[in-house]
Amino acid sequence: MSKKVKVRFAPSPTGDLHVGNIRTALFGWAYARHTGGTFLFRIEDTDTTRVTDEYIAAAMDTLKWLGLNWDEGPEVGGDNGPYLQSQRLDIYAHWAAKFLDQKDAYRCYCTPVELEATREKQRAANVAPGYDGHCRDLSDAQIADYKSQGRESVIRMRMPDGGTTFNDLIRGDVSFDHKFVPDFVLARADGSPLYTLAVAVDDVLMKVTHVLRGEDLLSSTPRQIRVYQAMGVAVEDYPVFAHLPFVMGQDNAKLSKRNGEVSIAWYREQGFLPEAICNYLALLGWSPGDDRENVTMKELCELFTIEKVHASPARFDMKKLEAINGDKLRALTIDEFLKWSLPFLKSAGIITGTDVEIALVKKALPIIQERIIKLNEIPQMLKFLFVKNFAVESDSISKITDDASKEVLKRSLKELAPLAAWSHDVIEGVLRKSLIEEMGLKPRIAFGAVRIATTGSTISPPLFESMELLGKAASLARITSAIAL
RNA sequence: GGCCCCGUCGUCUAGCGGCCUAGGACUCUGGCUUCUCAAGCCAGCUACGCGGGUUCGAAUCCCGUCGGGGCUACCA
Repeated sequence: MSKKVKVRFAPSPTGDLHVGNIRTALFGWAYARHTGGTFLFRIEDTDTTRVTDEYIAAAMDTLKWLGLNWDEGPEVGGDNGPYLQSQRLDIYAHWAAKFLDQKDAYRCYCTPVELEATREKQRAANVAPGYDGHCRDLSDAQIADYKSQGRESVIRMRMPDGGTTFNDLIRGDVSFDHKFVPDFVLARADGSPLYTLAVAVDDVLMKVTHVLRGEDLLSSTPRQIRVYQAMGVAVEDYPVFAHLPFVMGQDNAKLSKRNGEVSIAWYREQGFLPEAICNYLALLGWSPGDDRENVTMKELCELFTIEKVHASPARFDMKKLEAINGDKLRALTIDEFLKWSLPFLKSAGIITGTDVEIALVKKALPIIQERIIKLNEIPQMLKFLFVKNFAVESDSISKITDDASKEVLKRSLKELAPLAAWSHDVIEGVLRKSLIEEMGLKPRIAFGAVRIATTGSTISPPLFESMELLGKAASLARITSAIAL
């Protein structure tokens, strides 16, 4: 029996979580759920200059909103905390010191200027740039000399000769010759750890079994494995790696703020459902292996395996996300749809949230459910029902001021005024008989005029249902004032 | 430059030696339906980067080539 799976998601929140981050989190979460394992969430904030508390809070909020709950990490706790690397500094210092003792690491007194000069020389000579091992085997006298010069020292890991081969779950065996993996820095002069030290130490200490991360970290893997070795971890206890391909932007450049929206917070504001985002992202670089594309979170957990993850990058396609969002929206029950809609109507200032308003919204939602692809379209669609100072859209006014339109509106008013029952089928029956049959008009012409007069726009939910919801008094009042335009 | 990764319709993908004259989805185009807009239905366009092998047979295996990407920090 293999050991229980523990997958970690360990972002470095230097900004809002973006599409790529979330795809990684989603895959890790799904894999943990699929295997009945643990999903661990850790914050990599060793670069204190770029990670802020706000970003950390936002990251947790985003994860929760998407339904990617973690079993171990900030807020929920666990046996291997703390889960913020900034709170684990003594742990990293301990290991760095140990590596120094073991001679796996050494102090490097080179200055940034010297290092850059070396790199410059290497570039000029067309050889692989990287640390040249200058301080690898300093004598006591040399060290004393550097110290007397007041030089500070970083801690560098010694990369032994040979190479590293590891099995990536997505890419198969990947090998690196250590000739191209220079000695790397574990800790800065002030003792603070770098990513490579912290990530490896934490993954081991937190008993992580699977590391799913972006392929930009692929070539840093030999360095992490080197840390495992120095820690004395048995090979069979190394975490297994799976490097996910990138999510690219529409123009095949790496996804960035410049070309397409990357922040998940933006999608939330636009009115994408978390389930749609997850469904779409799941299809980017993974497929269930058959033709199904509509998967629920539950199905994703059941179906997700790393073997089905692609090695090649995928382009982000907003149109497809929108299509999926529309499908998910249409699959909602009215009560669910209502719950998602209300915040958008309120923040747009269309309603304040009274019971009367909510009841009307609930009645109106069925007629717009199949007409929208994002929740942020709802305010515009239902505005006509709630607006206090109703006015026909300026673009549409000219379409109902001609004589023919006036005739349509006058006739409509005359036919509708006496109506005792105000329901969409009664309204439709009366208008069809008078405008279409008796006046001989084309439906789109006749109903178009009434539509503009009552909803204020050439585009609206179905006309007769809209008029029913609007009510008789308001409908007739709007037609009356339209005739006067 | 070096090292590493990747390469099926415009996009996401199915495909793991014969079921492929390459399937599905999104997009796009045309049509049907129709009170607008949608939704729905039908039809259509478009792909195995290229060149060599291996094999009776290759999108599937091998080599090369070209193209794309990542890394090459006291960032992650």
